[in-house]
Amino acid sequence: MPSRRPRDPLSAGAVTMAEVAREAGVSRATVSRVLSGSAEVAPERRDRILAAIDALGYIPSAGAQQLAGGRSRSIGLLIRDSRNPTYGLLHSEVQRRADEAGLEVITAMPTSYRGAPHEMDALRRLLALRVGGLLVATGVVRTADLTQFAPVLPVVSVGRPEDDPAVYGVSYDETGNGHAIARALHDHGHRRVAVVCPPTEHSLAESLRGRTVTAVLRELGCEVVEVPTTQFGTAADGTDRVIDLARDGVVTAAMFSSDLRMLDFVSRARGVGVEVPRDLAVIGCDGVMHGLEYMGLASLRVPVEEVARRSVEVIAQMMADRESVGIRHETYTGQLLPGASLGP
Amino acid sequence: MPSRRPRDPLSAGAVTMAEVAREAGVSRATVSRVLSGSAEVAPERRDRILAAIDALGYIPSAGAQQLAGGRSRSIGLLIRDSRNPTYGLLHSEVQRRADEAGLEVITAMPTSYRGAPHEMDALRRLLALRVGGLLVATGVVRTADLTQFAPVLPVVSVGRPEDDPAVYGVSYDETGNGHAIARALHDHGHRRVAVVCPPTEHSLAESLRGRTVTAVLRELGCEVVEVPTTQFGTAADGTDRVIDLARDGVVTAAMFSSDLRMLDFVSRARGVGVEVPRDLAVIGCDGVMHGLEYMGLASLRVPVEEVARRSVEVIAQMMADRESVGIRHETYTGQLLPGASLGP
DNA sequence: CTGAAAGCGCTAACAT
DNA sequence: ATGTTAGCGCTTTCAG
Repeated sequence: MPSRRPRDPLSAGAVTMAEVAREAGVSRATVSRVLSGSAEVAPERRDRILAAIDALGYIPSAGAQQLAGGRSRSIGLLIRDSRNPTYGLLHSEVQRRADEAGLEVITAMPTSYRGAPHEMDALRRLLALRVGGLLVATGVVRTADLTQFAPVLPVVSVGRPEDDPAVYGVSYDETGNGHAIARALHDHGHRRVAVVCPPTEHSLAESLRGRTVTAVLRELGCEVVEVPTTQFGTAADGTDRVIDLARDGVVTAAMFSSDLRMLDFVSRARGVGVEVPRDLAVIGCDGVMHGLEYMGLASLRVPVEEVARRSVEVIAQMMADRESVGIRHETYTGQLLPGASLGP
Repeated sequence: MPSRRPRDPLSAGAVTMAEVAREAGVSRATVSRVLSGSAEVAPERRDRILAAIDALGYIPSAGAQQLAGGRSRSIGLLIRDSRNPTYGLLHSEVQRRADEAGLEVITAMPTSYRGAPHEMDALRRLLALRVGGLLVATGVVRTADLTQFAPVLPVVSVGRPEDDPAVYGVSYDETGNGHAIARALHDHGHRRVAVVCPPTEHSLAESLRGRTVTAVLRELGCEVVEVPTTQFGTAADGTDRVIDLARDGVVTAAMFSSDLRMLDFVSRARGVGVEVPRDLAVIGCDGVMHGLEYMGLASLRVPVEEVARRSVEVIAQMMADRESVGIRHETYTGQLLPGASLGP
């Protein structure tokens, strides 16, 4: 017979239900009942138990609860790096809505851009915690990698283009948004435009935006120069290219697939004497960053709050009754934020 | 004898180690050994087990592991609402450093400002998960409420003023930062300054910053008008007050305890014809928000990256060997970001 | 209304 | 090197 394993030094001090039960002079089952409210307990014992819990500072082990009980009230949120204010806001809003719905959120955040495998690791951690639902709000991991989990637990793709019939999607209307941006450029008289956006692998959403704007502008009879971009601050980010295009008069405006890119551009352009909108008109996308209006930078505000609200609503309903929810792909349209940067 | 409880519908489909063992034709212990690498396993069986894991899509239950094994490789991060870019960056940096150190991060985020009790709830969730260490990066929960956990697990107070002898602190040098801000104002010739900051209950750090700046300015012989602030966008946020002070020529400059407040002010001031720095010089604090330089707004960049790096380093060391780390309160000084908003 | 006891999925001795 | 087994802390029947 194995000897009693000594308490692990790290988890030592964690009060158990048994200790609470002893302190209150009842059985563990009764303590459990009080905590879960799953059955009536004599008021007098109830109070004694509650007092013991308080005195001992007892906090039930989520692991043991999950193991014994099964179902989980928590949703896993896989979200990108909150260095980007749009993700910061989304995170915050999801959290708020989940709180309101009485759901716990467990967040996993893959670091910056380290690729899809890294995101899958983060996802696995969430699944290891046996969350009851999954909100995926990163731009990189492919939906194909998610479908395998869809039969096991509710999955909602948040704020990213989604078309897989097995995964519910709540996202931005990139098409509508692209139209709005293209029209704004056209309305301001621009006929030759640079469109700066990253490749698909880097960000599904941004890439789709860029392609939509390009397509619509061309439909409207504009010339479009597509400028691929990768990392910020490197020679490959397209900034120099756009500056050249502006100087040479090849384009009169540039569209950036995110406000961060736009801001990065205007700062560096100013550094070399290229002023917005004097030498080049610009418009970005996201509309979340603070100070856009103050800077006079035009953008398109994506409906983060609405997407967050609806995502939590959907996952909550799925968790309550899986069958009651048919898979859909909802999109929400943003609103143009005009600005002096579009030109006269 | 209780009947076998049917599999819970929600956790159904979660493959167990027993199934993997059966599939591979070995015992559960062997599977466990392969996963943890705690002992040598014959290569041939190893491969069979790995194949089974892959085929079945097995993901170990973190709850069961924690329950059986005891110690945890995960740290709990209690962090404020990432709507504020400074917290967003901090979150992101902590995550990155933890990744590097091979630690998992479990994040709990109390919604916006809902007070200390709400933060304690979030904290309790982290403790329920039996995290091996705690990083507290919120501005509201009092340290007194943390000390009770300090004996049980390593706790580090991050980016918030700390003076409790039982809790390790890694934070910003609010005193040094306050001095730098005050000197910058003084150097630019300002002798009458408004200092806008919230009360202690709202944010320990901001309030301390404001008080330091006030004190130093007075030492330097300046007149200071303290303007208390509460929520953004309400009449009580101090904006109107500062506008009046500027119009009446009572002050020539204003210091804001955070860049968000500063930006909010300059936007609204411009709306009523008060321009920065023409009518009033301003300086903020945090220096993280994008576009500050472009807007010409002066600030003080707090060393978020350094604080994040060091916090993770400390908690990692504490988790490895509790005794090896003596409680200290470290502070890191920021760097002044000059800007046209300080005036000529 | 309450207690006893059987597991949940896993790890870590212990015995081969 | 591998199997056997005793719990980890909790929930949930099943009997009182």
